[in-house]
Order: sequence, then C-alpha cells, then structure tokens
Amino acid sequence: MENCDEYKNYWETKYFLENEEYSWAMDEFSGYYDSSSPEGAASPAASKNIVSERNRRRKLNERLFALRAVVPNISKMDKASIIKDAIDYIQELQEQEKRVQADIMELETGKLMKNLANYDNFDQDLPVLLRSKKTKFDNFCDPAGSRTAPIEVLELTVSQMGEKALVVSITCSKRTDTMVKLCEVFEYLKLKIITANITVVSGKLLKTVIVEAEGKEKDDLKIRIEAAITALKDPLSPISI
Amino acid sequence: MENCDEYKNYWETKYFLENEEYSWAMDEFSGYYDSSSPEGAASPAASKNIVSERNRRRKLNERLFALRAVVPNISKMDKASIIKDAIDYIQELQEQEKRVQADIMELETGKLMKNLANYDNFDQDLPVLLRSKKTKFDNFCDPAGSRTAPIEVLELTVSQMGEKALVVSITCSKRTDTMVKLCEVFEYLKLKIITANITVVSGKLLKTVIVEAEGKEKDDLKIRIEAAITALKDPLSPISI
DNA sequence: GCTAACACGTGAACC
DNA sequence: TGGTTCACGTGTTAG
Repeated sequence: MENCDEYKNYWETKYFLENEEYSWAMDEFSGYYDSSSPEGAASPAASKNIVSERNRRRKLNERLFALRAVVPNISKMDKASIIKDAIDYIQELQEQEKRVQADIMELETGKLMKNLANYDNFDQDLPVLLRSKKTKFDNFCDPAGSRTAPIEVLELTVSQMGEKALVVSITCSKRTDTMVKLCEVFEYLKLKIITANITVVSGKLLKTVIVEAEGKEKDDLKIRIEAAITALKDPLSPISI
Repeated sequence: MENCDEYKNYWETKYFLENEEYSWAMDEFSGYYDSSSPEGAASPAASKNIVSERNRRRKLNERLFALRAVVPNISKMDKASIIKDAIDYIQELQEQEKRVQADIMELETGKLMKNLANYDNFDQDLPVLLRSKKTKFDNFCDPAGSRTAPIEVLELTVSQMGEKALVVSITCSKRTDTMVKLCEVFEYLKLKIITANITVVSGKLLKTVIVEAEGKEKDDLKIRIEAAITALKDPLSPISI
C-alpha cells in the first residue's frame, strides 16, 4: 500500500500523463513530430513506424496493466516484478489445482485422504477398483501373507435385496490391513459386484457389498461368501468352495 | 506448433544471438562501446546507463520467457500475446478454483455437485453432515416441496446387522432430487445414523444406511423407516409415526 | 550525484 | 512492399 505511492508515478502520473499525449491522440498525432530525423530526410516513412511502435508499446503496457489486475497481492509496480508475481501466482494456482485434483481423485477412487483415514473415518471401494487391484492377490492366497494380521470378524450377514441382488454386510474390528484383506477376499470370490462400500467408524470396519445374483445362484453365493469370510478368521484353514 | 517456427526467430535466433553479445558479456562489456554519442562527449556516464538498460531489458525478457514457460498452450510468441495468454490462463485457473471450491463446499454440506448428480454417479453422506443439513428440512415437510419429483422406490429392505444395528437398503430409480429427498427423509426420521452411503449405478440409486438400534427399538424403527420410505412413493400421504 | 525504471525514436529483421 | 515485432541507445524523472 505504501509503495503504491512511490511507484504510481511511473504508471499513473508519468505513464498516464505522458501517454495521454499519444494514446488517445494517436489519430491526429499520426503525421508530424519529425523531431530531428537521423540522416536529414525527415519523416517520409519513418513516422509511420513511430506511431506503430507507440501503439505496440501502449498495447504491451495495457496488457501488463491487465496482468497486474488479475494477480492479487502485487508488491512492487515494477514491470519485471509484475511478471514475476504473475509467475509465482500461476505456479501457486497450479500446485493448488494439482493438490485438489489429487484429493478429488482419491475421493472418487474411494480412498479417503490419508490424514482422515488414519484417524477415524470411512473408506470406500468401487467394484472397478476391486477388480483392478490384482497386485496383492497372490499375497492373499499365500498363508504367509494372511498371517500378518489376524482379522476379527464381529458380524457377517448375507441377505437378499430384491430378486437379483445379495447384500453382504461385514463388521470387523479395524486393524492394519483388515481392509486390504477384505477387498482381496471379495476379489478372490470373483463376484458380480454392483457396488461396494467400506466404512470405518469408531474402531470398527463395516463393509457392505451388493452382489448380483439370480435364483438359486444366490444360495450358492451366500455359502461361498460366508465360507470365505469365515476362513478369514482362521487364515490357516483352506479357502474352498 | 507451426507458428513456433515463424516466431522463434525473435526469441531464439535473433534474441539469443543478439543478447549473447551482452547477457553474459555484461561484466567485461561494462566500460567502452561508445558508439557515436549524441553531443560529442562520448561515454563518461552515458554508457553506464546503457549497460543498466541492457540488464533491465534482459531481466524483463527473462521474466517474460519464464512466464511463457508456466503458461500452457501458448499460440503466439508475441510479447503481448504471451501476457494475454497468461491473463487468460490465470482467469481460467481462478474460475476453475472457484468452481472446485464451490463443489467441495457442496460436497461437504452433503449436496452432490449438480452436474454429476444429474448424470450418473454416487453421493455419500456422513451422519454429521446429515445432521448439519437443516436448511431444506421444512421444504420436505411441505407437500409442495415433495410434489416436484415422484420417487419410484424399487426396493426396500430393513434388516438387522448384529445386535445394535439396522441396515436399511433402498433402491430407487435415479431422478432429479431423488437423492435430496432421500436424505431429507432420513433427516426427518432423526435416526442414530452410524454411517450412510448412496451409490448411483446404471440409472438406479442405492442407499444403504446403518442405524443404531437396541433391542425392541429395532422393530419400531423398522416400521417407522418403512413407513417413511413408503410415504415417499405417494407424497400426498401424511408421513406419520 | 546516483541508481532504477520508464517512454521514446530508430534501424533491422521477418513475413 | 508494407506491416509487425524486436532490441537498442537515449533523455528524463523520482527517490
């Protein structure tokens, strides 16, 4: 604010006063003002260039002025500083956009931002992700992989939803890798998952999966799912059927 | 891309070749190069100004070059165009930031972004958010508010989950404001919501709410919930119990 | 006086 | 052949 006064001369006093002479008076200013030409021949074609150059400078200054307008927190009115501040501002916006888009990505992917997830909150997986997560699948089949975290299944219900769907609801105690293993189980089962949701609340993990199933297939699926989940409690037992 | 070639002369051929003479050679270039001074007295103090001016121009061009670097999709290499593109880009980023922040606001408030909601996507409400959304509540009680969109409830199941929880699963056809009305219903019911989730898949809307309920309270809640949801189908019927 | 920042006119280079 | 853009040197003004 204070340096507004010390620099306004350039762009508001000097600039506007000096440019007042030509910015608007460009039309009637066109011809004369030869002003001691270099080689004697005064202003046959040279003054055409002069006015063009004036216009160019004027345009450039207007642009710079406009640039200054869209950038907040301008410290110096310096031409160079204006551009520098604009660069910094753009980079700042780009970083912020990057961050926000990453957050949105995580949110859309169903993974909550880690700071919240580590605290006490919800998580979510869409079926697409369940299928695309092929990396740790072998790890699940390997008993050594399952041995790392003993999963405590508190509750398991597999109920019908309408004619073509099963709702699988699991309640576990939230521990490390519990979520991963649960996802791996459902990946292993190769279900036709319509939608899936995991919610972590107060130390408990609630997973709800809606599975497509028709007619008698539902009963088979129910058994398979229950068996697989039950097998999670005891990792050493073979996961069959 | 094509005009990169027609303008690179300014900034890469001519500019760099010409500035090569002074940008790095500024130190040893300091004193001489009188170059025919105006009034005979050659370079006592005038050439000091020259080198300063050169440095200033160099810095300005470097800044402009850097500005061009951070702005994508530069069409013209024009000095003025560079600044103009930068301005447009900044405004674009600002608008986008504004939009995204508005979306985040809506998302945190529990309202889904409209562009996504009208298409086909998911939404999610945390219990905190459900409780904080007090604005449209009266609108729901008002029959005029409910009359706008006839909700088609395809499926409704209220089942137990463990000893203390009920799982409410609703399947609707996805229409405008379906989600909002569903949320309002659950707000109206004043349940102890542990977690809630809405998923929209292939034109259908699936809402799963896990509600805290103990003992016989569960039966009452089940009836109340089913009644409220059923009332949604016919907005004119009073929502009681 | 000295530095920094500016606008100006000018010649050159390009299309 | 104009039209445009540029870098340069210069004079000037404010701090």
